[in-house]
Amino acid sequence: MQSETKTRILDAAEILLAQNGLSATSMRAITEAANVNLAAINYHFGSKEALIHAVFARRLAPVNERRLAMLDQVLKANPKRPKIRGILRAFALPILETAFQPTNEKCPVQLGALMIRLYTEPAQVVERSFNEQMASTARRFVSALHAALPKLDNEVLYWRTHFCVGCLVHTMHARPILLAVSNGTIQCDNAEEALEQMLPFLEAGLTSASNS
Amino acid sequence: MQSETKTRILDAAEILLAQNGLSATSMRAITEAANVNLAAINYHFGSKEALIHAVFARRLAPVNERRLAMLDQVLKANPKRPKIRGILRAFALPILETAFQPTNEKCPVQLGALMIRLYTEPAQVVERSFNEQMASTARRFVSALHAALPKLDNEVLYWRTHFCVGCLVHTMHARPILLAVSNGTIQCDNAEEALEQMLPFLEAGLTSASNS
DNA sequence: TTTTGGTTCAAACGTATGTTTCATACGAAC
DNA sequence: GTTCGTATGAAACATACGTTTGAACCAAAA
Repeated sequence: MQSETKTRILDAAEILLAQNGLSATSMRAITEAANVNLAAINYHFGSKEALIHAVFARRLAPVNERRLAMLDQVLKANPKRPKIRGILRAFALPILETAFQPTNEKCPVQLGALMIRLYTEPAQVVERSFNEQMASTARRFVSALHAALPKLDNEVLYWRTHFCVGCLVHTMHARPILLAVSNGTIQCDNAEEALEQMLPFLEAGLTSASNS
Repeated sequence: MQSETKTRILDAAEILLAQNGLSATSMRAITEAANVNLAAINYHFGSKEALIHAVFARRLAPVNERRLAMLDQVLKANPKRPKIRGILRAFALPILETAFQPTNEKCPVQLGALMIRLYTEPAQVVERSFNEQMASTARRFVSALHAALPKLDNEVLYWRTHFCVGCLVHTMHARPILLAVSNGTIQCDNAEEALEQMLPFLEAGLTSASNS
């Protein structure tokens, strides 16, 4: 059975890591927020690094499971020429939903911020987390896109996949940015709304002529 | 006259901040790399925070100047209906060029990594740097896009601008990612090449029908 | 009741951080 | 040659960090 202390630490760490970044979040701050003794992190996880790894793993694992399940559906529907929109949706929806879902009732932190850390913090911890969690998933999605866009040059496909990921990552913290830029007129509070804006944009980009 | 010590500190800090992030870079590491006394940072800049601010300002200021100059050219050519491609190019090229240009000969660090820090590190330092440097520039580009895409809904325009920024930010550290994902087959070492891939993608996304 | 194994706790470990101090060195102005 | 403001230097400042320690706790097993 998962000890309650352990999940309390994970919950608190997740919020603080998302808010302040990896190296700027101290173990003392985490244990204080979790109402747990300082030594509990080293006792339950071994080190701060291992805790960070656990925080990411706990969130990314179910996301990638859902992604692959949705991708399977899309591939089953059209094995020869899967629908681009479906592939994009399978990749984006599961993680966008976690990004737009508040971590808990009293703290409106978006999990998107946590994923951004994973994507940009230079620590080796993060690289390891990312590789373990994402590598195989990414590979399957790229090959699905390849099947959906057979006439696209390989290099062009890589670039455009890269652009799609950029849009997605950036959209994971879209809410605060759009709210600020639009002077409060745009309030997006669910993943479907963001998807509705993003998918036509990405599909048009993916299918555009490359020499224009 | 700008003291030589000051620029040596800025050069060293820029590299280390890009490599390790803000809070993970110590003043001792910076002063050591710059061959300067530890107290020099507080003497010349006042604090570590002020130094970080100066590092970003030194790089972003000329970029935004170039951006606005290029945008003026585009608007002058077609005042009523400026070309989308030109607007995107004016926004992306100046910063992509700094991102793909090695900081100096003996350290191949990409400045893109530094900008990523600015975009994602949660410190107030970064927010202040960003707001001071970017706010007015961003506003001018959004209104230019509005003129170029008059029939686009305001909310949709904000979303799509957001996606474009996401692509751009993500492309600023495209080189290492693409190299890894493509197993070394894609080596992009100049901004023009990245632009050639990105601009058709973004323009297609911007002009796509929003309800499809 | 005693013993055990897992858990929590306060305290200290050694190290690293940003900042400050004060003495020294340098060069131009008088 | 002396003076003065700027710049550098070595050392110490107080604080914060991640980790370790060893005693205390406590339910379940013996």
